[in-house]
Amino acid sequence: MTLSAHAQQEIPKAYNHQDVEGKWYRFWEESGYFRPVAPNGKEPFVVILPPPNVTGELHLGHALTAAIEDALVRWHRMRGEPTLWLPGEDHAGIAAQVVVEQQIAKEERGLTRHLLGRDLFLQRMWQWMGTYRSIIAEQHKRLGASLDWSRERFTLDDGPVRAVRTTFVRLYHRGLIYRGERMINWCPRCATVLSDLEVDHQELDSHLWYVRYPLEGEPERFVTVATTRPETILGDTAVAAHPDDSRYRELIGRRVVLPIIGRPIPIIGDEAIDPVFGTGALKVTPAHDPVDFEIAQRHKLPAIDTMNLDATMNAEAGPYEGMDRFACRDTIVRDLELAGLLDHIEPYRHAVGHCDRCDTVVEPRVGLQWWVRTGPLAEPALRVVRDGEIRIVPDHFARTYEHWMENIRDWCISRQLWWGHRIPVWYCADCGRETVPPLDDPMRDPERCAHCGSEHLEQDPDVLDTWFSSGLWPHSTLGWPDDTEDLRRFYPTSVMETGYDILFFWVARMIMMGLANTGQIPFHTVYLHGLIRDEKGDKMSKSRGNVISPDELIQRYGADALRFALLTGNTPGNDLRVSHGRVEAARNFANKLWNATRYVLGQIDGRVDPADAYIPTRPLEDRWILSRLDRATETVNRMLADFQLGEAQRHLYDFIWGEFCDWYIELTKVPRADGVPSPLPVLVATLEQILRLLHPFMPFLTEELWQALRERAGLEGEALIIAPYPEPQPSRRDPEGEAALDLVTDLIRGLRNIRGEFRI
RNA sequence: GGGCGGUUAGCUCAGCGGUUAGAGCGCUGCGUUGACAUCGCAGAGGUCGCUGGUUCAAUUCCAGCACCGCCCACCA
Repeated sequence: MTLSAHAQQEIPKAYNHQDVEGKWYRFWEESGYFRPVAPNGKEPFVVILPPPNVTGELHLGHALTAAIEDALVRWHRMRGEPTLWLPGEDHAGIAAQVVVEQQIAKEERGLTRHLLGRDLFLQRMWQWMGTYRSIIAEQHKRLGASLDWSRERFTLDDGPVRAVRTTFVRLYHRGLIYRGERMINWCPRCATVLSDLEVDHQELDSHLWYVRYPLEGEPERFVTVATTRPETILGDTAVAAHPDDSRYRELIGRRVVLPIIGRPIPIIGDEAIDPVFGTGALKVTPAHDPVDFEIAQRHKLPAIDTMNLDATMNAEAGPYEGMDRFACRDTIVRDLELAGLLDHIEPYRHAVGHCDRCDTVVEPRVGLQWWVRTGPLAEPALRVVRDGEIRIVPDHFARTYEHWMENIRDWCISRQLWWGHRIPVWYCADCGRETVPPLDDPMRDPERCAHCGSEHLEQDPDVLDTWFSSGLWPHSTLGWPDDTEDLRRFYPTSVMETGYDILFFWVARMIMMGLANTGQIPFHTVYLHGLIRDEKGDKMSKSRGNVISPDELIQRYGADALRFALLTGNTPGNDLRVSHGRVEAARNFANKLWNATRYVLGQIDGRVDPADAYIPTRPLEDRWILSRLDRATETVNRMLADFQLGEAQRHLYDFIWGEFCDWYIELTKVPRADGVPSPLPVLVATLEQILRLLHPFMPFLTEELWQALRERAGLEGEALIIAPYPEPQPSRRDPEGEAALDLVTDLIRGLRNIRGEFRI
């Protein structure tokens, strides 16, 4: 008989649970709701689910997160610890806004958010968000995630909004948030600034153009510069060389004439110039290059912005006004050549920044934006990891973390978007200065300018980087800035489990912000899992068309099979290839256990007391399986304590299939002599314990089988989800028995071998 | 330019200072009497990337090298 559709696919019925205070709780179906068990003296085990973006449905990465976290949570819950696994969703600023912008453009050709207006557009965003929020919750329930849905949070809920406002106001008044004009990463397509982390550097084959700048007053003499961006010539305000460079020393202080537009610009000396690169002379474009911007600051050079926000050339570009930056590049190169000012061209490969959201080439430009001063926040965040107060699994990521934290740069947090936390800053129409709400009441919108008293205030139109609110997640979800019972009881949390790809984006920020706001670490352990790939090792993506959805796999093989497959052979920090074959193997294992249970159920004829398994007169095979069971119990607990979920699973798999099914069940079929006790209590005791051991990994199947076994054999307990997790008991260990039976199995295998060879 | 990871059976991956190095899939042969063909039994298949070093003992620890991959990075 094969596994029923029921066990494979359906969500089991709800179960009731009475806690030690006598309160009843329901969980699974209907609400998917499970509250922490009442206090029993044990430390709470707390996991905050990384909130999925409300941009779409869950993918296999989310399923992996759920499988790992649910296994940990169930294990701790069964050990009698009060557990909290808190769900939530992220508004996902730019990612979500882009999706909805595309949506409205599709519905009505050419409709943009600007045509719709801020309020109407945000209404659409909330609509979208509501839809996906419930889809995401539904998918988690289908995966068997035992989350506490009564505590579900969304990053734009009132609580998190208050946490964000409070954090911004406090950091502002501490001088750790400031507005400044600096070099920024601008995405011309998304029309917003990006943080350094959101820029993806890609190596591209390009050219190095060598351009001659005639000396002022000596049109026959040139300074030749090498550039990868000829279109920025229009914004040059100097040419620089190393002050010790003998080729240029005598020219410093003189001027060259900018080709095409004929503007004279100075030749300056600056230590930052590498004499061996190119010609040793650098064109300085302060408005469109980070290095040039710094040089310009040192030499008080003007910055000329030659581009519009959509990366077309502006009026400063003279004849090129209105041209796209890349079209302008081609045109300028041709014009330089015609003017005889193009010395030569070399092929050149270099890294160019791209928007990690839309892959557009990022334009470095000067902009007035809001920043977090990260230095003072990074120092304690570095210390807690170095001191081991926060453990990172696998530990080699601690070094990656430290390296990043040591070289951290200020974090640009303003975004020119509408979907997100609005920046709580008001500008005065009269004096032009900024007003931020007071420390003692961060939620109050200021009515008058803090500097001149004017009532003509306008709030900053921008919103905050999504990761700003994500960085507060472990404490904002528990009620901070209020001093709540949840915060006291569940913070710091136990484990933050997420993908290594967001170590800097998210984990690092949570540690900095958690320490800054609460003075405490946000979690004790960081568990980083790898990325999901397809069977060829490629990243799954819609454009590649190689995406396998969790729903599809659940439908076909069952949620337990998917969960088991995701943890099999997976170790922290390593990527995982997922294929149908992998899930099929897990499904076969589920089926094996289903059938073994069916056999045991068939042997039961009335009440069975599992305690009878441990009477002293047991024959060898009984003592063997009980000893092996205890060994497996010890191993699985040890592996789980060390976050080796895949290994724990593998030991269970080997024990269940290779020892319980292949050997023990078969041995019990051999008729026993008179006076030898029946194997039935051993079968029941072993199976019952197997189900408990496996429950964190395969919750649906084990619960269903356990309920059937309980009913048939008249066992104690109400539901497996709250049954005690097995602990090893040295008294059950029987090394001599194990060794003796190993001899027997070797003998049998030898006989079968001989029989096979002689075809008996 | 820095940093990190990988290299183990045909494929995908576990593992490990100490008996004959494992799993899944694939492969070969046999098998339909009531747990299970989504299965059973038997089996083939690996000089654990290369070169040194530490050790009684190295696939495992250390160093160097070679490929492969990833992350970080303001040489135009």
